[in-house]
This record gives sequence, C-alpha cells and structure tokens, in this order.
Amino acid sequence: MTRNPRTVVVADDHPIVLSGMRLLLSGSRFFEFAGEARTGAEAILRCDQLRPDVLLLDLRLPDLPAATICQRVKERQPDLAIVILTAHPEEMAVRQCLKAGASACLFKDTGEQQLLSALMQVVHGRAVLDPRIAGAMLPRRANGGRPEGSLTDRERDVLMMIARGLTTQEIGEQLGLSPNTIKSHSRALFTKLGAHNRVQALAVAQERGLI
Amino acid sequence: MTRNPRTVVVADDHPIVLSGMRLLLSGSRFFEFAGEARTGAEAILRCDQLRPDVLLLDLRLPDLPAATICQRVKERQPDLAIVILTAHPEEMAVRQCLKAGASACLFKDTGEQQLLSALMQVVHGRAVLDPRIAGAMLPRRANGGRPEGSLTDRERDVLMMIARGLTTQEIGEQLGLSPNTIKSHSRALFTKLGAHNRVQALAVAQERGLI
DNA sequence: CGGCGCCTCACCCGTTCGGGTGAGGGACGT
DNA sequence: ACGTCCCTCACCCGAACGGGTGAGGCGCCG
Repeated sequence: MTRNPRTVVVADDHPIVLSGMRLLLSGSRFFEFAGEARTGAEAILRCDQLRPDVLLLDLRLPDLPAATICQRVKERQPDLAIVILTAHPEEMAVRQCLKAGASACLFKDTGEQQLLSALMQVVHGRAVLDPRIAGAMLPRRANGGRPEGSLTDRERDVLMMIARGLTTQEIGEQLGLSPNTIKSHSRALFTKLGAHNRVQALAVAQERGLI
Repeated sequence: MTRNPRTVVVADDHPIVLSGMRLLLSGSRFFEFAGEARTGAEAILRCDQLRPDVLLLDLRLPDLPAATICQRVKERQPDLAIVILTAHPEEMAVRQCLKAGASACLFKDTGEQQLLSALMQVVHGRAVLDPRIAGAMLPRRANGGRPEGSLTDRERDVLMMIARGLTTQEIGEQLGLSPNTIKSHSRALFTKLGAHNRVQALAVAQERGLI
C-alpha cells in the first residue's frame, strides 16, 4: 500500500550498469534511482547522505570487499536492504555478504523484470537468491531442494488457472478445493512474485517464463 | 515456438539510451541488440551491414531528419520495422516518419515492459503509437474503417495498462481520467472480447495477438 | 441538421479479490 | 521426536472489480 517509491542507490564500477539501472528504475513507479557510486567508499558515503531503501551493490568494487561494505552500511542503517550484483558466482564472497546482512544476490545477466521483481520482494522483506547460486549457498534445507522464491506445485497450478481467466471460485471447483484454499495459494504466490494482484502476478510470471 | 531473437539496431545520440537499450534488450529472449548508431548516417550504414529486424530510431539525430533516415532505410529494406523514439511529441516530424514507413512512435519515458511489448507488436506487423501522440496523430475519422468488434484507441490503451497490472484507479491517474471512465472502457472492451473480468480479457487478447 | 460513435463521467449495487490471522494434518529430513 | 514446509480450510474486512443505467460533449458523415 505504500505508494511512495523506494529509493535505490546503485554502486558499480561499470558506468554502463549505472545508466542501465537508472533507466530501469526510472521506468518503475515503485522505485526511484536516488544515487550512484563507483567505489565502495563512495557507496558508504552515498548511503549515509541519501538514506536509501535499497543498496544495489556490485560484488567487486575497486577499493573494498563487498562484505566490508555491507557490514559498514548495515551498522549505520540496519533497515537498509542490500542486493548483491555479481557477474560470476564467487561463492565465498557472496556467502560473506549474506552473513554481513545482504538480502539478495543476483547475477548481472538477470533480466530487467526479474531484477525489478527481486527488488520488489526485497523491499517487502524477502530474501532473493539467484537459482544458480542458491544451490551452492544452501546445501541444507528440509524441502525438496526447491530454489528460494520459486513456486510450489499447488501455487503453480493456481497460477496457471488464473492465467486462463478463472476466478477463485472456479479454480476451487476445478481442483476440488475450497475457495479459501485457493485464496491462500494465491496470496502465497503473489508474495513470492512481488505482485499485488493476479494481473501483476501474470505480468511477472510472463517475464520469468513461468507461463 | 522458440524463434530466433529479432535483431535490433538502436540509433540515438545519447549513449545512456544506447546502453539502457542494450541492457533492456539483452534481458529479453525475444530480442537481440545487434548494433548501435549515434548519427543518422551511421544508422543507415548499420542497417545495411547488419540487416536487423528492427531499427529503433531517435527522432532527433545530429545530422539527418528522422524521416529522411526512415525513407533511405526503407528503400533498401522494405521489411525492416522502424520504431521512432522521441523525448517530446513533435507532431510534424512524427507524422513524416510514419509517412516514410515507420511502424511505431514511442516516448522515451516509456517503461521497459511497454517498450518491449511495443517492439513485440511491431515485429508482428502491427503499428504502435504512444497514446499521448496517437490523439494528435489521428484527428481524422469518426470510425476510420475500424473492423467490426475491434477495440477503440482508448480501449486499447486501457487494455495495455491492465496487462501491466495497473488497477482501475492507477490507470485513471496515468491517463488523467476519472476511474469511472476507465471502468466504462473496461466494460466496453470486456464485452467486445467476451470476457467477464480483466484476466479473461488478457487471455483472449493474447490469443488474438492483441498484446 | 440529425444521427452515430467515441470519450467522458456519475451513481448504485452485488461480487470478487487481497490481506490478516489462525489452525489442523501430513510428509520429510535431522 | 521435532521442526519445517506444504496443503488444507476458516472467518473477517476493506478495497477493487463487474454490471447496469444515464448523461453531456464532440466530431464526422449522410
């Protein structure tokens, strides 16, 4: 319900990424490109100055290790969400960042919509790990090795039926379940997709190639 | 179903736009950033060299009028789709470009997903005009031979915004209209599409290739 | 001019959705 | 055995949606 855009600071030594992110964020009504940094020191400074909601942090900056930056920034702003961006999966560095308070880790080849949706999830308090690194990151887990943030079987069922234009009631009949159950699954998948309603969920799912 | 990605050449004198487009296109499995140009002459050259499917063309380039570029390029490659990008709505220039064979005109503040969706439509042979310029572009016609049962401009606008996951309220704000008006358009297009709700409308529109 | 289509907006009403909370049972791994 | 996750279902409530009806303005065509 918070209609104010979340402010984002982007820290990356590649200008092309900065401009790309600026464009990307300016295209979303949910986010605002608040500032940029090309070094770790600058990133810490910008966060102090601008008090953003999110720090988008390149894993490799010329001056400081990303984990150090995470730690420093988190000391000052525990509520800041940190999203790590990396070109190559460097397990150790990523693990250290997560330990230091980062909320998410994404690859630089992540699609725009996925990136936005991941940011959306992060500002809603969820952690997001790129599937390609999530496996290495989480050898544990009680569930069937399902990647963080992906949908359960039931949620996928419901998503498909939503995509076909069925109402909650109809989906319940189709699956032989109570409408309440369908609503539960809907809510769950909306949260996972960072959507506020079923149409947004479809938009996100489409971008992710889920449907 | 898995087609080859459509190749795109981007012509713009703002590097930031080029890099933004490169990032955007590389995030879509439907398109490939084939090349870039900073001048009109370079754009024509690149199209000759690369034979792309789409030319994304800034309305204002330092050396040549966009309409001239459209004409030159179309002479050599009639099948090339040209999409005009503009920061400000310059009616005359846009009109000339369309007359010279451009397939679409979009504003530079167009969101990523809208832009991609517009490109998608263009490569499928449809014309796309930004709503803000479409009005000025088409002062003609009470019903300019619109096929029976097809959507009006406004209805299409609303449909697109519905597809992006916006609520009735948000669409109204976006278009500067009352929510009541949006509801009227929604009802109209639902009826035309034989849908009972917006999700069904999207399903139908998708089947018919409207989006 | 008069009709028609489109765009605009209003009000009312019932249904559906989205969000919050709580809870029980089953499956599985530690 | 315990924890965790998933699936199931319930109730409540406010917001959004879908449908009906009516109406004024505008532009175009006959």
